[in-house]
Parts: sequence; structure tokens; C-alpha cells
Amino acid sequence: MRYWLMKSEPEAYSIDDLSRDKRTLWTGIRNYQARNYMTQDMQVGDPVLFYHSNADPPGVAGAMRVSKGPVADPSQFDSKHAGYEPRAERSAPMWHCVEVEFVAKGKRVVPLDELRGVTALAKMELLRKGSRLSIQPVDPAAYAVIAKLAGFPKAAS
DNA sequence: GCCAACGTTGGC
DNA sequence: GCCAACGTTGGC
Repeated sequence: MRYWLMKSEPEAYSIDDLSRDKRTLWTGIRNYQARNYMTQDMQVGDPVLFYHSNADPPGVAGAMRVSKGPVADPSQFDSKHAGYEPRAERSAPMWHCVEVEFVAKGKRVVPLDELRGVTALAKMELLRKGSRLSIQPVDPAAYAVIAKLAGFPKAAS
């Protein structure tokens, strides 16, 4: 089992949206490394931190879990969608996504600023200068530290 | 709104 | 295959 962090702008899709929907396809990823994590490395049941980017404050807002393996991202076929991919064919999709399910909303958002102050998290990809990757692996230990700060269970069950 | 960091594209 | 131009991310 691997642990992950996935970013979303709450204005587009927030932890409250996921709490309402219970499950969602994590569509719109158009970065090869992030895609490859979803298609090659994620397993159903993997715990995922839900991170609010471009938010005030940016930070970890909750927990979710991978609930379904990779499928073709439907948004690549939608010419009205920002993620439209004219090179993709139904028979040869370029982009894939996983389905995630809601686990918990944090008792509070743990702000990025606070995470930067936690020594145990110093090596997190998220905290690297210039880090933009919207899907990242997270150390199990780092996941546990953040879960404690946010007030949700450290492992999905 | 600014801009640093970084990924992608496309000419050569 | 190089790399300049361009686009995007995301904190501030």
C-alpha cells in the first residue's frame, strides 16, 4: 500500500464536494508523471490526502481513498472542457484517472505554512520549492503526522 | 496580479 | 536531440 497526496483547487472541487458526492473520478490531470502514478502505481485502497491548492489558506483538507483503478478520463473527449485532448481517440485515450472515495474531512485545514514548520515533513515533495506536481507519493510516516494534525484517522479502513 | 519554477511544444 | 518560446501551476 502506498500513500498519496492529490491537489485540487477548492473552487473547482473541494473536500466538501467529495463529502457530498462520496466518490468522484479525479479527472483533468494533464501531466505525465501524475498520470503515471495513477495508471501504474496506485492501488485500490491506497490512502490519499486531499490538498486544497490556490486556496486561502492552501493546505490539507481531508482524506480519501483510491476506490477504483484507472479508467480513460472522459474529459479528454469533451471539446468544451479545458482538458480537451484532440489527439486522443476513444480507442486510444491519452489520459486516465482513478476514482477516489471520501474518507474524512479534517477537523481543520492544516495550512501549508504550518506543514513547512514540521521538521518530520521537511523532505515532503509538497514543500519543495517550485513543487507543482498535483499527485505525489507521501511517506506513510508523513501521512500519519498530517492525519494527526488534521484530526482524521491515520489509515483508511 | 505577479512571477518563479517547471513542463510541453515545435522549429531546426 | 537541442533548446527557445510558450503555457501552466500555485504560493504569495
